[in-house]
Amino acid sequence: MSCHEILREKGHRLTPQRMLVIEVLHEADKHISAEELYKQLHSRYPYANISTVYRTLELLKELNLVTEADFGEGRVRYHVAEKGHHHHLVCHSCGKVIDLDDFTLYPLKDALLKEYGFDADLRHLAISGKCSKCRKKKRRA
Amino acid sequence: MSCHEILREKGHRLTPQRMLVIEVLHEADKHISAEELYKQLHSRYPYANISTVYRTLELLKELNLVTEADFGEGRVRYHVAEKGHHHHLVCHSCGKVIDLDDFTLYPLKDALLKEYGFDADLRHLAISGKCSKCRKKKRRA
DNA sequence: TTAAATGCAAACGCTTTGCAATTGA
DNA sequence: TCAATTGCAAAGCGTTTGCATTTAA
Repeated sequence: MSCHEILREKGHRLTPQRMLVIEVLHEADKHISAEELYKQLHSRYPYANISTVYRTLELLKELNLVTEADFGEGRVRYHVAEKGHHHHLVCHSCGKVIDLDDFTLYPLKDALLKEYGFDADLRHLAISGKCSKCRKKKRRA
Repeated sequence: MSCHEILREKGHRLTPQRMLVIEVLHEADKHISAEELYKQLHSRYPYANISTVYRTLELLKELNLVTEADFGEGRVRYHVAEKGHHHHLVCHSCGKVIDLDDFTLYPLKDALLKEYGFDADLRHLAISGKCSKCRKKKRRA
């Protein structure tokens, strides 16, 4: 079922603004911040309004159509839920974001459940550190 | 070597304000936000100033005397580096914060290095999810 | 004595809000 | 038609900044 259908099904209106927010979200190759989304929206629809962007993102989040990711930038990034790619390695030297597959995290998820009874939600996980390139750079210096 | 000694050694002045920030940080049993710290400071030293708190925290961070932790609250929390307890499980239901020992994270750190060449800095790691109590609550409901 | 640090007020960036005007169903 | 949604402007929050004043060394 498409975002549009889900929106209507839950009794929400399918406004042009909402359709555009959804469109930009789907086009975004990477995680996008509210303000970045707003800028893109504004370029094709100059009447676009930042409040509406935030309100739409909030709604899509409630409907589990988008998920948030926190890369420690002091702002949150969004992407459409169905796209996957939920884990990230963020290099604190060059800012590079590496996608991390589920597989690597299974053992941790298991361990947390067994040892702490904690059901970890790893969908938004971002781990900071240093990427291989920057590690080499530092060694040389 | 104490915070005070390190500060002086690196050529920084040991002002009463800095001493108080360090004192509050040491007394804080849990991770404390800049504003919480400011409030406590203000109660014993009414001339305390929030800019000075931020500047002092920034300095202590540079000197590796305090570390930051991001619990996804939209603000950062601080604690003295020597105290340890760097990993956290944050329950998104009840807000409980569980300390997590290094041990559980070793396999992950290894895997990231081997598979991605990524040197993960797990000192600030906070994993959100659901604690055992809240898991039980939900099952009953 | 003097560079470093403080206090203040103002600005910052991101996000949320109240409210009147508009609009999808 | 009319509740839901928008646009606007203003305020919110946590944080940072410029600058004159004060102070540790």
